[in-house]
Amino acid sequence: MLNGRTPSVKDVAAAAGVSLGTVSNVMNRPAVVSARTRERVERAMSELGFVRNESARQLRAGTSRTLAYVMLDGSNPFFHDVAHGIELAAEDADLSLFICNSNSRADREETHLDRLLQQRVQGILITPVDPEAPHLRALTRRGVPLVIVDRRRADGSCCSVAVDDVHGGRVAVEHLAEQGHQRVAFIGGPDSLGQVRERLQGARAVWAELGRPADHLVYLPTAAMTVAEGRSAGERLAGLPARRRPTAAFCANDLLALGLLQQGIGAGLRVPEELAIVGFDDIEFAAAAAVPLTSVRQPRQELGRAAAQLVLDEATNPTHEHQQLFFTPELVARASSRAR
Amino acid sequence: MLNGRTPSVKDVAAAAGVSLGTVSNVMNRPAVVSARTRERVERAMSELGFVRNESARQLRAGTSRTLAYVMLDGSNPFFHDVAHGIELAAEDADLSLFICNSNSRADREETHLDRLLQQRVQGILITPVDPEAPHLRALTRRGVPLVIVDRRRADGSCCSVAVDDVHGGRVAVEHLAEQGHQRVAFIGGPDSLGQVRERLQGARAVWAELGRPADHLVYLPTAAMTVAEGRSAGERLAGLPARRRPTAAFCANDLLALGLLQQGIGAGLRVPEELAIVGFDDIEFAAAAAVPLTSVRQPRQELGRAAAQLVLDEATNPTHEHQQLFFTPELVARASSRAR
DNA sequence: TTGTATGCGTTATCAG
DNA sequence: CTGATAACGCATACAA
Repeated sequence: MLNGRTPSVKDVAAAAGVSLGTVSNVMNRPAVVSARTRERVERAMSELGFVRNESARQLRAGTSRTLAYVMLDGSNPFFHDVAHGIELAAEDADLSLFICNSNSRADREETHLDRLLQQRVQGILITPVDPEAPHLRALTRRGVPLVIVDRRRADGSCCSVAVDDVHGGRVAVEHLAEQGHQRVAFIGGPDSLGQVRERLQGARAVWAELGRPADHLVYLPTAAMTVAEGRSAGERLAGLPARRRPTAAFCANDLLALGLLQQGIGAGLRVPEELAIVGFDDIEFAAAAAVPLTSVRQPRQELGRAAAQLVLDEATNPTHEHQQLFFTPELVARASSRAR
Repeated sequence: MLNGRTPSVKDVAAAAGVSLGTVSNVMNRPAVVSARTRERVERAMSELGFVRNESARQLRAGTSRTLAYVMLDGSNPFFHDVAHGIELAAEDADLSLFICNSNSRADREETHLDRLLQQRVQGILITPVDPEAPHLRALTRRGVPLVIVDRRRADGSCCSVAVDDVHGGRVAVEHLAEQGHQRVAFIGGPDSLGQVRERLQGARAVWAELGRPADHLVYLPTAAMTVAEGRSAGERLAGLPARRRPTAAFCANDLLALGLLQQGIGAGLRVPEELAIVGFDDIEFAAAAAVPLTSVRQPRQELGRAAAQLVLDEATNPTHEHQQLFFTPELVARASSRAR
């Protein structure tokens, strides 16, 4: 009767000598079925190797048991830590997590979102290429629970979870100033990224408050937030005339900082004596660098956890209201910037 | 008629003034429907914002459009690169990829596999905690297409894709010997990992062939393949009496090597002059290290791609036969080991 | 407490 | 080329 097919509730019912509805009850409302029957059904299930068909369940129940996270850059460990936080929350809610990677490409992002819509995921978490993209707004219009992670939308038209980047910029530069640096470089870009702008803004603000001359905070723009760009920024930094050359650099993320560190050490610079470095994110590799990297720590897992909770609220709570959550990042001082 | 519901084929059919079957044809066999009708249907779709319900499709078609990869350790970028390779292949086949992370825990792995079975994924790729685990063998028994990635099963009872670890061990140690090192440490563990054993085996074989005394190749076992364990191995290394202390270390993966590098530099050692280091995997951070890391390169994306192709073959080709694919890793020499 | 019947949205078959 | 209809496997309302 089962010729090669994977067993269905019907087969289980037949094997256990009960009706199909009873089998379903065993799975979904175990309290309502007698212990003896339940046991018989369960034995039949395991004997047949029954595995419930999630598609059928979902079609009938009208609700899926999966969340999705579309991450921006799979080569940056930061996003994997965020994803891990989401997964922990998903697990608690007994949900599966679909992880996609847009690789910073809007078209890939759109393709992924399309598929996720087809899967009827319960909610979507995303670190978008562009928080204002029309295909994102379309999601909200469709009523798909959506949370933007590590970015935000100016108009608050959906939930988001991020850190206070301005504050992050402040503490980084404040720390470098405290260490006695008179000239500091800010490395990051492209400045179409809100984060880059805000971190720079915080840096400049605190620099001004400390009464330092504005042109002693040098902005070295990069084309991306990668190790390679960090190296290239390091070369530009080295090319500056000695008297105007910053003795410290604040990088908009850790990959840049790692690249800068590598370039500097390769060029024979002593870190932090000749070049102090502060990164941002505090990915694991920051602490593992040859000279452990000072970094502005984002609560990576917490970010993910909180985002997942927001999306679940939006998915289940009819009185849900959009929230913009902010975490306050804090400086983790390590050898790459410590007292000279 | 649509009160809040997400539109179905039926709604599209009504809106376009055609029958439901025609709408289905537009999606699945566009050639069979007239251009005019097709256009009308497509307009109706986009006006209503129709998105096909994948659960229903799957239930009816009996076949899902997703693959899954269960990775061993989300904190090791190596596995993300493998995942990326899988995703590229999945994309080519117009499939979605479910990524899970067992975090080296057998129970998490089993939970994930369970869920994937419920989803009726087309095939499962996995870097397992234990390739021989019964819950894995159960998959094969159920007829679920399965490919083991970066590990293998001795009996060839399923497909696998890996590199020749013995060869990897050979080239690493051969390289260090060529650089003039008389004493070399092998760092890795636990030795329950087949990879660790095989890399060590290759190392020992070539060492013997070169006529070096066996006890000049020192095995420093670790409890895991992490940065922290690399650091701790470095401390043990430093603790050896100077005359017996190896001047070079071959680490069973790059995380260990990075930890060792950090510990060594922190302790004031010059790399490679006083301590040469070779890693394994060649993750991106290897090249980005302060002293760029020599490493035995695994074709990470290729591994993933090939695995995906195998699983697809098993899923679709009735005459499929299990294959054990082997890639030959090659040494990428960088500053951490270069001529002194 | 258990059984029966219905429908979820889609695809495929087959008769117009 | 189009349209009606029967599954797919499960969950639920309702009947027994």
